[in-house]
Amino acid sequence: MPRRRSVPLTEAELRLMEIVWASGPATVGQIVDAIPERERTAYNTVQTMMKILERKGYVRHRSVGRAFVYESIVDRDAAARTALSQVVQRFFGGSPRELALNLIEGDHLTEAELDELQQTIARAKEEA
Amino acid sequence: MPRRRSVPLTEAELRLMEIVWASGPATVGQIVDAIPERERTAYNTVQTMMKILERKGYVRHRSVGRAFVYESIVDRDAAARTALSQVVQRFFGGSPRELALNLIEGDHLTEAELDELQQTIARAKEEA
DNA sequence: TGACCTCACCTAATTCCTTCGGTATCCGCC
DNA sequence: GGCGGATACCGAAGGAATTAGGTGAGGTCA
Repeated sequence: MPRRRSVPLTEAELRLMEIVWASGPATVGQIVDAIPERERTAYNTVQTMMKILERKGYVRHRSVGRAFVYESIVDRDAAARTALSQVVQRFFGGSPRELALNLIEGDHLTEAELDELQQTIARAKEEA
Repeated sequence: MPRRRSVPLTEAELRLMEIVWASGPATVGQIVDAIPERERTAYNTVQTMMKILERKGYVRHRSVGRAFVYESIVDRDAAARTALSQVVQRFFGGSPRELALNLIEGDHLTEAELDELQQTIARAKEEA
């Protein structure tokens, strides 16, 4: 039996999305140019990936002259939310609270950051 | 060129790990029995997956009689941390603080949960 | 002893991911 | 008009993920 198509972004897909998010609508050529030289892959590779990203619903394209201009239709925040809720679902029983507690108790944050969080929480409560 | 072997747990792999985490050391037969009936796969499928999990370093096995008893060598918390830090790395610039802020400001939490977090933070600060 | 069960091993089928090469087309320029 | 560069399209190679069938060894028990 086949495996399901992965909705979340894979590593290589994310690298390209970061470029599109940062630079706005871009042709394949422009995207290739924007890839740091050490990790640059062939034009055709990027072309294929962009086609996959389109199939997955992350970008769309329109023709401008002879080239395709690819444009993000899922913004970075939304992708981050999706990835995060995956982890919450998978490891924290679907409860963002569990994750937040883990984050705070897990020694991931400095005292200054904890202060900042307290202020943020206070603000969030006012808005509620 | 090939893709790298994925260190993180895939969906199907996680389902099996959850069983091993919950039940402790178990044979393939015991693991199969522990899978809820709706999502149960063939014995051989589970066997293959356990072999992969072993190759990935999540479990090890020892022979007991004729059977292999598989045992987790990465506990659930560690796997959660790995998955979470992946997301932090990928989407929150490597900063757990960014994630925490997003979580609080993103309307994911109820007022009661915010209260609870504040108390937890206060406690965390005392311990620091 | 022979039917049957459990188990490990090997192999395969299907799909996806990542990477490109080959090819045809279109454009501008000599 | 022919050449070179940029582009899109087609297809494929090689590995990973997921599912499972076939086979044979070992044990149980009537």
